[in-house]
Amino acid sequence: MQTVGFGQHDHAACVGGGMKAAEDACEAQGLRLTKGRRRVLEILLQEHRAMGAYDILGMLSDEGFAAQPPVVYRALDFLVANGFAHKIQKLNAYIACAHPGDSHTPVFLICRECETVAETAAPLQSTLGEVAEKIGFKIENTIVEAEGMCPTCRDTETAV
Amino acid sequence: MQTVGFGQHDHAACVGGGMKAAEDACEAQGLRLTKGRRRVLEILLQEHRAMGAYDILGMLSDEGFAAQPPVVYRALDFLVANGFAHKIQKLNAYIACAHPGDSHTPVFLICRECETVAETAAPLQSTLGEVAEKIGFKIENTIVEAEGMCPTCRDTETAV
DNA sequence: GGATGACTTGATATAGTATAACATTTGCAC
DNA sequence: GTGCAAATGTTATACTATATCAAGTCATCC
Ligand SMILES: [Zn+2]
Ligand SMILES: [Zn+2]
Ligand SMILES: [Zn+2]
Ligand SMILES: [Zn+2]
Repeated sequence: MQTVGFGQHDHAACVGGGMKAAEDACEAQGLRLTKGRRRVLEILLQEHRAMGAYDILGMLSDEGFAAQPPVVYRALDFLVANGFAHKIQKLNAYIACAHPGDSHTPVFLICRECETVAETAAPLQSTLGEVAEKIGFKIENTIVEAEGMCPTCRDTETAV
Repeated sequence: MQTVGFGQHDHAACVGGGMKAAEDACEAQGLRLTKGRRRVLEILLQEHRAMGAYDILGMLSDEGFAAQPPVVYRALDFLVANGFAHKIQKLNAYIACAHPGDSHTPVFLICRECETVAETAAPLQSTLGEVAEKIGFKIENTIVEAEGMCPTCRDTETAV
């Protein structure tokens, strides 16, 4: 157990579970979880934080992986398109999905101090869809990113 | 009247109203709506669409305005910080606020086909805040961006 | 009026993020 | 094994944003 996100969790299980979920989903849908895609997902799960594409690129490069930007961006496109990872628009960064397998609209809580990101679920989707439908807009995908202060940084701040 | 966003509206009034709201707010809060800031806001209001920083830069340049990237980014930072414009993270673009004066959490409906953006209001903020508070996270600012199909593009698509 | 300090602008350079384009290879269906 | 679609390799380039430091503007205080 170690501290990741805003709390403790069994990180080994969280990495294993994420890989397993991706493998199963690919199997089921006839998708190919190729070497590069797999390695990028492993890195995202292992690090368990929002990472820039070039951060990932650096890690691949250190491992002797062929490492040009398109390699990483293609892998990320695949992972994001299939719900194994999400893009945090606010940070231009990518993070492994915390609820793989479930169909969901993720909500990200982003600490403005330390940039830690926690993924939670949207308690709103239906309402918003109705509002949009009234003006003829069909929502296909919703991004919710909330910026603020995480528990750790709040503690540190008040302590000062 | 002309078609902007997803519907008809009196665009002259909408430009005038936006400038007036900004002027009043600056007056009230002791902010300086300087020449460059004012011109960028005018452009955003006039165009009434999400624009990249370099699109704006190009227009300023055409007018003979001193035109280096920092000029535009500084103006945009000011406008966004004070609620006169918003950044659309999904598009790396900026748009004039459609509800200047009101304190609000904007919700953007972004057409994936034509990239038209409509600003509406969030019917959720309180709920989300409660969820976050339970895990100790203090939300300060929420970004909601919904991607989908606007009425116009839906019509076109079905017509084909 | 001149000194002070906060804020704003000018100008150059550079950092950071992402995609275009095209050749080549791989996996799979027939 | 032929043919096709998907994926990868590789090079180059486009797009977005910030760092830095010098110079100018504006209000305030003495
Ligand atoms: Zn973990
Ligand atoms: Zn997720
Ligand atoms: Zn607004
Ligand atoms: Zn559209």
